Amino acid sequence: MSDHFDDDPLSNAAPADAFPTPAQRFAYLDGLNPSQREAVEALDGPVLVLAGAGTGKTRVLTTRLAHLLMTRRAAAFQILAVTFTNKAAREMRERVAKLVGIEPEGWWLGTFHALAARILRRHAELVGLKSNFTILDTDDQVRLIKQLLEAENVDSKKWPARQVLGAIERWKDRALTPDRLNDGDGGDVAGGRVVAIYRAYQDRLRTLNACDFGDLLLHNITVFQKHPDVLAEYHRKFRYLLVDEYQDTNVAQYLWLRILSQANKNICCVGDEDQSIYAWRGAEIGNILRFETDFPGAKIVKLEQNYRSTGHILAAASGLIANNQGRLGKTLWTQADGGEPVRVKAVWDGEEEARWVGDEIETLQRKGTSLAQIAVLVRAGFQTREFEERFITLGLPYKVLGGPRFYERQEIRDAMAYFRVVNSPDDDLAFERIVNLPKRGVGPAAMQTLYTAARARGIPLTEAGWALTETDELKPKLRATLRGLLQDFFRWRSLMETLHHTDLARMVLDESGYTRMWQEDKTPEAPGRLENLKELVTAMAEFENLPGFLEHVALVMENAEAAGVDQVTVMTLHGAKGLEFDRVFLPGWEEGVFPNQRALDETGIAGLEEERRLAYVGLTRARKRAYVSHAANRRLYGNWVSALPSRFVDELPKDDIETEAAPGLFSGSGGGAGTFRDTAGGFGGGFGGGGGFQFRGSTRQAPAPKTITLDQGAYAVAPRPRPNAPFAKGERVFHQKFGYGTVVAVEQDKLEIDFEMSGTKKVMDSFVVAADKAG
DNA sequence: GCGCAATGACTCGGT
DNA sequence: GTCATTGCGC
Repeated sequence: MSDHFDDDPLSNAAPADAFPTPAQRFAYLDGLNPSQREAVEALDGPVLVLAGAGTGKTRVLTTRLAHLLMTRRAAAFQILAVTFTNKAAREMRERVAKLVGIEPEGWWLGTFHALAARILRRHAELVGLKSNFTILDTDDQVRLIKQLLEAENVDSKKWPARQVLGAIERWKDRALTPDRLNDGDGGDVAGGRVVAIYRAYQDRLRTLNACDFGDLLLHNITVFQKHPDVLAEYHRKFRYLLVDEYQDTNVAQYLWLRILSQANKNICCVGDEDQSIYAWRGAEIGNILRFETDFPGAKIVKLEQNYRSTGHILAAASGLIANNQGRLGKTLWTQADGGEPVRVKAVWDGEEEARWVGDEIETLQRKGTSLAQIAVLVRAGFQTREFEERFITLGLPYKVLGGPRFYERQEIRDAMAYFRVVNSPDDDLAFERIVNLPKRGVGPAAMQTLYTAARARGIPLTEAGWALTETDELKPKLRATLRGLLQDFFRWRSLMETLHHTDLARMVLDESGYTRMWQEDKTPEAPGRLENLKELVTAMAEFENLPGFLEHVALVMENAEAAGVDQVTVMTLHGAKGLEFDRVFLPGWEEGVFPNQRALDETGIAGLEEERRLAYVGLTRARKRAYVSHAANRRLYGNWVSALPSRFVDELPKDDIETEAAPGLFSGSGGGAGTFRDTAGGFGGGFGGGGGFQFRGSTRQAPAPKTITLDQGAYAVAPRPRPNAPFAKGERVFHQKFGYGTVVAVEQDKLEIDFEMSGTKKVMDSFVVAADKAG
């Protein structure tokens, strides 16, 4: 890691003035439209680029960066370029490198958190941390809060740690440190003691030499505010700031940007208020709406020419979003044709909806559309299920994005905890996690003794552990175990200098007994976990050393994407932001589902507008066609519920949609809304104030009129009992439709099988038999 | 210290 | 309906 900025050769040197070259010289400017070009060339002073969906935002961002470099307005290390996700940062890095021809060295391009961490490591002592501080993951945070709740005697049933943590994080988003709060703030969360818990939490973090994600930003701000000399250093350094997705910034991020830009004022923010969908996570749409006030003299550039979608899609999306109040207002237009109108389909229930989507996709596939160009975008995670099941019966290759992530898996977190203790014996949270994993007989009682000893003297747990091996507070056997473990850690730590970190990692996992624990585990997941551990060690090889790897994992918790396979993408609308597909299916457009009832209940109009922006994001993902659907009946949490079409359906301009209803159903829009009810004679009255939902008596099955399809033969009607499963990875199996194949992955009752004749598919295990039992 | 039953929750989720 | 977490009993 060569980012000490003292290494930057020209940190304080003035860059050569932009040489007066005819603009034509910069070939990368050629393909830009006038407003894009304006956004690229407005280099000085505050600039807000309002980039509508599909208007070439990334291109503008990357070209602007390239332009700064090529005109010598700034060297790479004098530009601060901020994104929200690592993916966005990577993309920007690659595209600029392409434009400029080389990978610019020593530049500061990354996520808010990565950049803030980099800065904080240099000044940690100014906020009472050491420069090797740990960055906590969510798991650590929750465990810490749990401990504090217990200490405060808060009913953990009534106030789950997650919720308390949520409250604290929202405060941090708004840059509200405990000293800026009053004891009464936070209402009755945690029995009215949230602020006290927050304070205790911050104290614990400091003694643990740790910080959470919010702290990275807040500590930066504190450093800047209290140490003008440090701030001046960064003011000299960063001549130009560039910010992506500005509509998603929270107050802390805004303050951070404002402080850093206040000397040079060269800050360019790119965003789209119509795509602000993260208020629940602390984003302040007000930041972008207020830009001109916050940064006086700001230049505003609107990018309004859309290069992605057809006229109908754009018109439908624009008509919808026009119902929102808080907007700066952009008018997207396109040179493309109208294309096909948005399809709006009314169906009887969720099952039929999934069947319809599946059929449409198969039709598209037959006509030559690549499955990779098709997406199903749902409001909430649980909605993916019906589609998965349908696609599995159809044998349609698909992937669900947004599942549990690699670094969030239990075994990976455990292994990481071992590495963390090796790297820093003071990491109590990591130590706690693995002292008794595998079981070593160090139970709660022993831990209590450890805690007491540690707290009494204000020392880390490992140190307290050493002390306890000298006394007889613990039983001899326990004492020996503890000493053994601590000696192991000491030995591993001493090998950090000499042994390659991947070898060390392997050694730690083996010698600690952690690997053996899973080898001896008989549950079906165990082999997969061992596999993951191997993958983890392999992944470490790419990093210079152990600390480098730990930093990476703390800041880059992402999923690897399986590329190159032709499959349908199923994911949430939130996950789809920034992506595009030829064909986009938008199911579940029903009151209560979308807009989501809870969003409506909890945040009223603001919530509704955010839901509408989400719908806007969904529609604008489509290049060629969007398919909206809504069901009259839906099974939610085990109950059948009848639903009204989403108000968003009615907000789509009639000229840009094509409405169709399944046989037996009235058309979805216009007079349709009321007619969905009572088809099966249930009582249609509202229930429990729940928006669009009405519970239908005690029906346990879907109300009657539905078409039974026979295309799945006996399977659909009579699912077989679970056979001799579980199947193991590598096992050879037989499937009625797809023939012989090898199991490549097992996920509960779903198998991923590489079929000899028909490629890799996901299949329910009940459809498969072991190859030797087939025929 | 482990395993099962009862009990809730149940929108979105990066760093 | 399903998952996860908790608490109790062996």
